[in-house]
Order: sequence, then structure tokens, then C-alpha cells
Amino acid sequence: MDNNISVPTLKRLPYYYNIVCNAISAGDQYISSAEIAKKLDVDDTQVRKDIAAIGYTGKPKVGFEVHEFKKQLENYLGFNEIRNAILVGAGNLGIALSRYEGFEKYGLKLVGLFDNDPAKIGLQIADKKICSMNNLSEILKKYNVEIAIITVPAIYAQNVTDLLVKSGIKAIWSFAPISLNVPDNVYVRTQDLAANFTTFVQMAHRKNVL
Amino acid sequence: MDNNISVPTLKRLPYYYNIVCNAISAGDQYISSAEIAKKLDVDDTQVRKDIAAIGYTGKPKVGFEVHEFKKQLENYLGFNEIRNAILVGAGNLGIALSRYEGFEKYGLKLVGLFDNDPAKIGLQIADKKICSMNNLSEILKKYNVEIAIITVPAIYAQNVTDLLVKSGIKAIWSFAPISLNVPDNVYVRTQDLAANFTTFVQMAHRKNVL
DNA sequence: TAGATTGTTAATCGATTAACAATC
DNA sequence: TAGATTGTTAATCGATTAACAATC
Repeated sequence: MDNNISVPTLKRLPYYYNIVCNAISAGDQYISSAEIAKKLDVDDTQVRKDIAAIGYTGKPKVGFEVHEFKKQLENYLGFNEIRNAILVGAGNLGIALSRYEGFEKYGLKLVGLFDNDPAKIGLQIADKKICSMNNLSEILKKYNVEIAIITVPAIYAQNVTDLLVKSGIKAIWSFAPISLNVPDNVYVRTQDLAANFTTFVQMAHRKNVL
Repeated sequence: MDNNISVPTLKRLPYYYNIVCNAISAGDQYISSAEIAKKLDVDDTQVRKDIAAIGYTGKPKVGFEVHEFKKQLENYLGFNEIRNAILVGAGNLGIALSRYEGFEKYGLKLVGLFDNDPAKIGLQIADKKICSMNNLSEILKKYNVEIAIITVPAIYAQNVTDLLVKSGIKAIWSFAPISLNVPDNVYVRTQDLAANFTTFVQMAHRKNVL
């Protein structure tokens, strides 16, 4: 797999995927780089470069064939390989994420939902049961899990992280607004929704709409 | 206000804010650019440039005074000005967001929670009641709201957006994974969590942890 | 003072955009 | 064919990083 694709390009690919899926739903057969560019408010040359980066090519005069383009994106982004993951923290956000069916389309399969609140353990969320953290290593081994989502309160996040790392988790998607300490062989990405909101408001100001 | 601050810098500021808040909780009085840089995995020169961009300066040899730095960030990011906003779509994610107290720290005040499901209207979520969309314009006027958060299913998102725009909303933070059409005087930011997840997994691969 | 850390200029790097040839 | 759209090279732009002087 080409590892030279740039991070900005990588971040745009899922949006191309959404657009091509919607185009298919709408019954389109081809889509042009200019159409995609307009929807995402980027340059159309950039769209073509991004698409070229994953090895797909369009047809001059007609554009990009939506079904093939979709397939190439799924292939490049690995949506066909099922990735087992667990989620720790069955609060409102945790429950919202575990109920979101959209993730399956992207290859994410939640195989465990954990919390330490005795009142929550055993509760059924969609097709999943909330488990005690005591069952963690058992489930990680059973499903060969390397990915974890953390939606616990910030004060517990480092403890949970330490436990996950000790249990062999290699990639952590954390919604706690703190910097987590992990060894070099573990990757953490912090999804701080309050920070995202702040950026959104700042950008709105910059566009002079507020 | 300096409008020349770059977007990448702008996106890092909320993370500096988290770090300085945590440093204060930990009882620190000063923090160095190198410490911040390490936590965020960026260059320390960049941290100093970012801080300089909002007009704050540290002290050679000691670093940045945490309380003053925090104040400057709050000031620049406008956390002291209360921003009224509404949320449309009282599903799991919508409820999770409306229960999240963290937003208040960033100046966001949710003054209305809307849904069109009759079974949900009237329900109490934290200190808020779910309202019918019929009450929309009333509440927007009463609280002078220009910001909306959309957590409705993707198929309804464009309809809701049209309604919000017609009612005078100027900035929309949407969690629906589709490109929304809005006039030029309205700003939309799409927060596609599935796309964010995909990027997270790709980055983990790139770091060779998976 | 010596040393550590900031502030800032200059150099580098890479992403975006412009121009235009290739192609169906 | 003519025209539209892709593919690609070159130019630009701006963000990051390196080097080092300023300062407490």
C-alpha cells in the first residue's frame, strides 16, 4: 500500500466516499471532480490529485464512474476488512456511538461494551450487553481486538488507558479532553468535541456569518 | 481581533487550553513550550509561534504563566461571551451532547432541544425539555440564536437545514454525513464521526501499531 | 554569571493552485 | 470534430522546522 499519500489527502477520502455513496443513491453513474470540489469547497485539481493518489483514474470528458470509484475507496480505506473494537464508558456518548449502525459500513465492529458502574453492567444496548472491566482481557483475546474507543470521564481516562495498553490494545480513539500517556507502540487520537465546537465557531466568525 | 492567525494554529488553541487547565489543576504555575509540544506531539517552536499569534508572551527561562495564559486563550477564543445555540435531533447523540456540561466552559449555552417525534416532545433531558419544531422561531427570537447543532438522521438533514436557514440560523454544526446546501451567508461544518474514525484507523496503520 | 527558555528570522518542506497538454 | 474533463508539470503559497540571538 502506498504510504506516501499525504495526511490532508487521507482526511478528505472519507468525504469523497460519502459523496460517491450519495451519488449512487441518487442514481448517478458518473461524477466529475468539479462536482465533488464544489460540495467540499476545495479545488477541483486537488480532488483529481487525491483520487490519483489512491490509484484510480477517471475518464476524460465523462468523469469518475461512481461504482468503481466507491470500490476503490473501500479498498484503499480497508472498509471490507472487519475491524473488531471495544468501547469503554457506557455513558450517553458511549451508548450513542455503540448504537450508531453507520460504523459497520466502515468496517468497524464493536464486539464489547464496558463500564464499571455496577448499575449498568448487564444492560442491553442494541445487540450488545454492557460488561464489567473484569471481562476485558477475555473478550480482547476472544475477538483479537487491537482498537478501543474511550468515552469515560476525563479523570478516569488515563487509568482506563493504562489498563487497555497493558491488555494489548494498540490504537485508542479517545473522547476525553486530555492528553493521554502511552508507550511508543500505541497510537492515541483524541476526539475532543468541545475543541471541535470551538473551531467551528471560530471558523464561522472568520467567514463573517456571525 | 487579528484575523491573520492560521487555521492550523486556530485548531491547536483549544488543545493548549486543555493542557493549561490541566496544569492548573495539577498545581503548576508555569508551563514551557517544550512540555506542551511533547503532549501534543508537535514542534516546540510551533507552540511558541502559536502563543505569540494570540498576543501572549512568556518569560525566558521560566515559561508561560498558566493563569494568564488561560485567560488570554479564553479571551481570544471568546469563551467568556455566552453563545446561545439550539440542537435539533434528540437521538442518542443529541442527548449525549445536550447532557455534556463541558460545553458551558467554552461559552456554549444550549437554549433549545428540538425533535419532531411526538413521543419525545415534552421529555426532560437534564434541565432542558424537548420541543416541537413548531416552537423553533419563537425560541430563536427569544434567545437571539444564530448557532444550531444538527444530530438528525442524514435523510432529514437537508430539510432541517433549510428550515433553520429560513429561520435565521447563521452557523450549523452538523453530525450528518452529507454535504449540506446553504446560501453563502451561512456557515456549515460537518462533523462526520465515521469519517473521523476512518482517519484514526488509517493514522494508526501509518504509525505501524496495527 | 551561567544556563535555560523564549522570541524571531531564515530555510525548508510540502500542500495547494495554476496552466495546459492529453484524451475520449 | 469540437468540447469537456481528466492527468500532470510547474509555480505559488504557506506552514513547519532550524538556527540563533535575546533575556530573565
